[in-house]
Amino acid sequence: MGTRRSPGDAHPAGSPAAIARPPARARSAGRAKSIRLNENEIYWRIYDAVLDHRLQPGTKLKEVALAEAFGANRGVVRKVLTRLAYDRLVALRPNRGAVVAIPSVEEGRDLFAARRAAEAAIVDAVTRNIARAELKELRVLAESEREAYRCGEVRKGLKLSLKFHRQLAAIAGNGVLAEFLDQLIARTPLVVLAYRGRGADRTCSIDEHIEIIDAIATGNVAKAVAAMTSHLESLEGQLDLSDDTETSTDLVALFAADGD
Amino acid sequence: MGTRRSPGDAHPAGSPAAIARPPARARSAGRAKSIRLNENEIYWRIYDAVLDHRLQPGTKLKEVALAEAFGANRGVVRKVLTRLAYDRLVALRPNRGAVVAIPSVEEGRDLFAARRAAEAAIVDAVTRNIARAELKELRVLAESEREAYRCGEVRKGLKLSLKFHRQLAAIAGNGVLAEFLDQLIARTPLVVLAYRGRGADRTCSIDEHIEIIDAIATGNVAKAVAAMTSHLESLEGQLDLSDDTETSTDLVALFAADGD
DNA sequence: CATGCCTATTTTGTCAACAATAAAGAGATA
DNA sequence: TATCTCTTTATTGTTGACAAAATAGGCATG
Repeated sequence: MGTRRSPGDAHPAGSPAAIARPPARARSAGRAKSIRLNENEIYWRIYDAVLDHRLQPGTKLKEVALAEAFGANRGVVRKVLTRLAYDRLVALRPNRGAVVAIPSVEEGRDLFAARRAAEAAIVDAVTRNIARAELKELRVLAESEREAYRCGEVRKGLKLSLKFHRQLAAIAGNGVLAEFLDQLIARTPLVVLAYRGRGADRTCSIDEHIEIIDAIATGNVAKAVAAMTSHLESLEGQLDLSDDTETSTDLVALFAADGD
Repeated sequence: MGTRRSPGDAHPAGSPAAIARPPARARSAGRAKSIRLNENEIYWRIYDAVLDHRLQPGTKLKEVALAEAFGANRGVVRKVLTRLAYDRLVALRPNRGAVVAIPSVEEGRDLFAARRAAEAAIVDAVTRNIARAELKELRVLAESEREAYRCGEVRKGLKLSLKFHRQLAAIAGNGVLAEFLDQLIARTPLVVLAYRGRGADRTCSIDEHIEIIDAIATGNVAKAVAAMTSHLESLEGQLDLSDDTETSTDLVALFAADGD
C-alpha cells in the first residue's frame, strides 16, 4: 500500500530549497536560506507545494532538511507534518518519516463521491438563499478564472477554480460542511495528479462553473444540484480510476516499473 | 466566545483522576495512579470522558494534571490534546491551554445539517448495495440498542446508537465519508449535552433506527433517505437551538445565569 | 472602598540533547 | 557471485530543562 518508490528518485522537484523558496516575490537581498518562518507559514508553504505538485506524491519529507530549509526548529516541522497528516496531504509512517501522500484509486473514488454529497448539499442551500451581490461575486470569480486559463496561467486558474468551490461553501453558510469540503478540495489535486489520463488537463471545467452559476441563478434547486454533480462527474471522468494493481498480481507490475 | 464559566466550578465531574480511571474494570491491585498509558489510550480515555460527559464542556484540561493522572509525559498529553482539538472535542486557545469544546448554537445547527447531508448519501448508497447479512447485522445492533435502553443502561444504549450510524457508514463503503461522519458523530453528544431541552433524552430514537432499517430493506432509496433525514431532524428538534445570547444584549442574560 | 499597578506563581510553549529505530554498507561465507 | 550477518550511519521519537506568557494575589493610591 502506497510504498511505490522509483529507485533513482533524486528529488525531481522536491528539494527542500524548492519548497522553502517563496513563489515569486521578495527574493532579492540575502541568501535563500535562513528565512525564519513560523509554523503556519511553513504549513502553507508545504501545502501549496503539494497542491501545485512541486512536491510529487511519494516524496520523502525529512525533518532536519525541512527544518533548515525553513530556518526553523525540528519540533515545529514535526508539528506541521502532523497537521498535514491530519489533512491527508502527507502520510506519517511510524519510525519511517513522512511522505507526500499517494492516494489509492479507491480513496480517489471515495473522495469524489464525498464531494458530490457535500457540494450537492452546498449548492442546494446556496440556490435557496443566495443574494444578488453574492451571485455577482461568483460570476466575477468564474470570469477571472476563465481569463487566467486563456492567458495560459494554468496554476492561477487552478487556484481560482478551487476558490470557486470554497466560495460556494462560504455562501452556503455552513461552517462544518465548508471545513469538510476544504479538506476534500485540498486532497483533490493529489488524486488528479496521481491518476490523470491524458485528458484535457481539467481546463474544460471553467464553462461548467459558469453553467453552475447560471443554474443557481434560475433558482431551480434540482437543476443547480445536477449541474454541480455533473461537473464533478466530468472531473472524475477525466481520471483513470479503473481498478488498479493493489492486490496480489500487483507485484509483476511493480517490478516492471521498478526495473529501471 | 465560549468562555462561559461558573464561578464555583470546582471540577464537578472533571477531575483528572476521574478521567484516568478506567470505566469499570481492573481496578483492584495497585493505586489509581501510575497507570502508564500510551498516547492512543489517553486519547480514547479523554474521548470517552467527553462523549459521556464525565467531562463537561468548558472544563479546563491542564497538561501536567493530565500527564500525572495518566502516568505519562507532558509531551504526549500535548499531542493528544492536539488530536482532540483537530476533532473539535477540545478547543485549544494559544497560551491559555485546552478546554472541552463548547459548541455554539450555530455550530450545532451546522453539525446536524452536515449530518443530514452525509448520512443521506450514506443511506442512499447502502440502500442500493446492502447484502442480506449486513441488513441482519443492523437489525441485531438496533435490537441490542433497544434492549440496553429497556434495561435502563442509557450509556450503553447511547454508545450502541452511535455504533448504528457508524455501521451504516461502514456498509456504504466510502472511507472518506465514513471518516467525516465519524467526526460529526463524535461532536454530536457535545451539542446534545449543551443544548438539550427537557425532551425525552434521545431515548425515543431507537424506534426510528428500526424504521430506517425497514425503509432500507424495502429498497426504496427515497424512502430510506427520508427516514434517516427525519430521524436526524427529530434528534435536532429535541434540542433548544434557538438563536441564543451571543450578541450585544447577551450581557444581561449572562449576568443572570452567572449570578449564582 | 474601589481601582489600578506590581509581584509571585502557575501554566503553556520552545528547544536541544539523548535514546531508539530503521536504512545502508562492508565483510565474511558458502 | 550471491546471500547473510554485523557494523556504521542516518533519521525519527522522547524527555527534561528553560523561556515566555497568563493568571492570581497583594499593595498602594485615589
